[in-house]
Amino acid sequence: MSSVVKKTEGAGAPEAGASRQATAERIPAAQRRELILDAASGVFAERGYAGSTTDRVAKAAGISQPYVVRMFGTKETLFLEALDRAHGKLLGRFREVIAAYDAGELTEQLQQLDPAVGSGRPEQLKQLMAIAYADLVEDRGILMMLMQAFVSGHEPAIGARAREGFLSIYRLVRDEAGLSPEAARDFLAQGMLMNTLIGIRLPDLYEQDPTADELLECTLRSKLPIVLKASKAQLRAG
Amino acid sequence: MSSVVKKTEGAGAPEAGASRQATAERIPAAQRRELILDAASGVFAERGYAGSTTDRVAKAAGISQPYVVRMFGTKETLFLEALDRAHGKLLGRFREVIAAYDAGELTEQLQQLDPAVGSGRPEQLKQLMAIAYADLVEDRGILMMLMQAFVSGHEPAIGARAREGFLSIYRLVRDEAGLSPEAARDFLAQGMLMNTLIGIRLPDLYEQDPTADELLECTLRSKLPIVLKASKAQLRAG
DNA sequence: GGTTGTTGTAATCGAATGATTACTTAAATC
DNA sequence: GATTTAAGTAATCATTCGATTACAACAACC
Repeated sequence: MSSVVKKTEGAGAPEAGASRQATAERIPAAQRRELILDAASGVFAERGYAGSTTDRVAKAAGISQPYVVRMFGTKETLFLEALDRAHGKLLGRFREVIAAYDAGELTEQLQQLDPAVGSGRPEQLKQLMAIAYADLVEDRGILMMLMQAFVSGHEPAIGARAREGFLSIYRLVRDEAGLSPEAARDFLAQGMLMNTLIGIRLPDLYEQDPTADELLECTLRSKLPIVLKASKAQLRAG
Repeated sequence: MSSVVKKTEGAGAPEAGASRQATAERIPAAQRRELILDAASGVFAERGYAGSTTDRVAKAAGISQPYVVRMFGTKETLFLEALDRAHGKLLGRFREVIAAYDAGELTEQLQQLDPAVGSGRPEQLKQLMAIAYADLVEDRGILMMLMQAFVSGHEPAIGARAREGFLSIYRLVRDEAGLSPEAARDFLAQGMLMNTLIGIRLPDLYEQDPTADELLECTLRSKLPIVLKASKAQLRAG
């Protein structure tokens, strides 16, 4: 009864120089999940929720579009999982910094800080977390993934998660790092400015526009080389 | 030859209680343009470029979708014009504040400032412009329109305009208001934080989450009532 | 060696969407 | 009052996209 149609694609050379094989290598679903989330983070970070397609994520992950959908159910849950992951990485990174500081493991980094920074724990942690934040630009998409969620407040599920995520970051900075509300606010504000500069790809104008140079140097300070390197890498990746 | 099909929709009651007439009132194209841009600002501000449809803009403007497209050519040019308008309104508002300050017309507002603010022109202008910035939340969509552009760096035309727009704001704050690069950076950072809080609709959680209350009060200060009022109005409008 | 579960794809479907075409109707002009 | 111009819509088209279905192939197990 069933129509027997064997695949037989190209009896001669099944794999003649094509970089992408017709069917992806078989790996456990749990691993594939992580690869898809990696790909989704990059795509969503760049194009936002509405601007991204499951097919683009699939292509970036090297698999077919139906597999992406079946693994996550809907595009929305895929976005939410990628968002949770970005959020978790950020919180995790901050907690690492705090733990390392409290364990006295950051003495050499402390000496590289601007001497104008006070010697109190909150002041020093604020600086150290700012550096850690800039480092996250390298891990493609974490910061922009959050940023994209921040402008998606109109999507009920995404908006709710974005609100809760933002508040949890504020709480960490205030309660675990011990910053005052005002210091925490200033810390977040600098972070949002950094996100914005990256969002508009201002690093692409570096050394082409004096105003851009000044703003970038003033905002990023010692973190500028890291960000510039990440931006150039992103340019090459297209 | 032509098939004669008269419109004749409902020979009895052509307009029986429907709030939207079948065909819009005829007004000059220049006026219609402004109405469409108003509608587009609201729609794009809420849903971003990719998440908005020309049909939604048309509905918000009370006309048909083809008219929107014919008036602006493409969705992209419509977005760019709405963006330019938002950008121009922001620059214009800042310049008004600066001009009024230099003309000595803001003495009563100056006395309401936090006494901790210095008495220099840059310090005072910084505060006054921050208040003006918060006022713009009322004019539905200006700030979020800009914010949406800031996360659309990957769209070539929009990204370019967003970069140029952001730099022109920075230049105004630095050159016309006279802020130092660091002060200008801090001013912009506070603005980006405000945008973010509005983007995630944090005001909707006011008096429902103590953390949200603290962050909102700490960030917005005297501007909080204005923002809360605007948010509630937006909630009602859906 | 057959059975069963897991990993993956091709084909396709229906809805949404930006854009186009052809038309209608009200107003201005001669 | 006929003609022309401006303002606006209905209908529709070609794509795109998220999701579904049905199937293929490899691996593990009995």
